Order: sequence, then structure tokens, then C-alpha cells
Amino acid sequence: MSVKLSREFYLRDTVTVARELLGKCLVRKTAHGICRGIIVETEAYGGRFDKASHVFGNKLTDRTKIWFELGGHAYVYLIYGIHHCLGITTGDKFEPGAVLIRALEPTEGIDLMCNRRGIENTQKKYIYQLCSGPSKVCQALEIDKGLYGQDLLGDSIFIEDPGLGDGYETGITSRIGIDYSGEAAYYPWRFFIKNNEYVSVKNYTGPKKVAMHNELPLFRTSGEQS
DNA sequence: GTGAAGATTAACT
DNA sequence: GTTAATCTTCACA
Repeated sequence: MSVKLSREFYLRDTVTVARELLGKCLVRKTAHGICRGIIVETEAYGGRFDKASHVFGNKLTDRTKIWFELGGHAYVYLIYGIHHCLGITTGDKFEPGAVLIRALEPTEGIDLMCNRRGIENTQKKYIYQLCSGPSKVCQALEIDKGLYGQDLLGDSIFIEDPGLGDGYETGITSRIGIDYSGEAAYYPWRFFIKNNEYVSVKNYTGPKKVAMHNELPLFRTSGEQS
């Protein structure tokens, strides 16, 4: 029996939440029906010290204001003027964070997702590409700015634990598409399920190297930066 | 008011 | 591997 994730799940630090969201099930209900998919790829974005994050330096704007509420809300934004991406907020106003949902393994409502993505051929290799990327996920699940700030404890979009346990191996790399962010480009904050065909970019090794653990910024509720 | 840049994708060569 | 598509957001004046 699947259980909807509690508020407490999201209130922890963003890296922990990003790791633990793997294997969980993202659920989206609309008038057209219900869709489900296992989260197979995530990226963590931190608040104050992460140059790749939209709230680097605790930057509060109209776009980022949901980061400063309690974790467990939908952060939806437009990128490149074309694509929507879905983030899951973590922590609270003292420790803003978010987890980018990069890929899903669709389990329910596949016809509906194909429809929204304009995919007619339902051969396996096309299903692999249904949600293999942050903007593909939004297309398939009909996620746009209208969902900005939605509470994930509500009913239109939420995440549940399907009880898969830890029956998978976690892969770790640096994050994709943030080469502009200096040393943050090397933080090992992308997580994915190893050997899963639905992951977006396979064999990605990062721009150069991954940072050593002691180079990473720490997450604290108060105090100095690393 | 203006301008630069982007947590991407699909379609090219 | 390279590039166009496309427009909101935010810094700065």
C-alpha cells in the first residue's frame, strides 16, 4: 500500500531529500486522469552556498518565494523561454532548498502521457523517452506555472512511497547544465537509479571531476558558511 | 525601460 | 557535435 510522503520528509536538507526521492512515486491528477511514475533521477539545489541554485545567497524574488515556505511544495519555472521544470522544495525559510525532478519511469497513465508528449509509437524505446528529462516530465504530466506553489500534501500533485525499499543502486554525478556556476558545477548532487533505462543522460561523468566531500558546503540552520 | 542569460529539447550536420 | 527555438526573470540604469 502506497503512503503519501509526510511534511517531515521534505523538511530535511535538500541532498538527503534528493537521494531519498529515488524510488518514490510522483502522482499527478487532472481532469484527464491520473498519472504515476517512479522517480529515477534527481538533482539537489541548496540555498545559500550553491552558486547553481536560483536562491544562491538566499535571493528572494517573485520566482523563488516558494523556497522560503515550508518544504513540500511545487517549484515550477520556465527555462529557455520554452520549457517548464519541476522542483520539490525542501527545508524551510532558514534553509531553502529544492530538488529538481529530472526523470520518471512511467507506471500509470502512459497513454495520457504519450498523448501530451505527442508520442504515438508505444514501443519500449519510445516509452523510455517519455519522461527522460526535466521538461519532458512536465510535458507528460501537464505541469506548468499554474502548479507553482502547490502543496504536495494536496491532491493534484503529490509523491508517495510505493514500498520499493532500497532495492536499487544509487548512481551519483555532478549536475547537468550548470557549467556557468564555478565550483558548484562539480558538486556530486545528481542522483539516479543505476541501470535504469528511464534516466535522462546515461554515462554522464560531469564537466571534469566531482568535488571531494570536504569541499562541499554544509547545510545548517544557522551559523557560518563552509 | 533595457538587455543578457538560462537546472532544455529536438533537429540538424 | 552544433544550433535554433523562445520569453520570463532579474540586475541595473
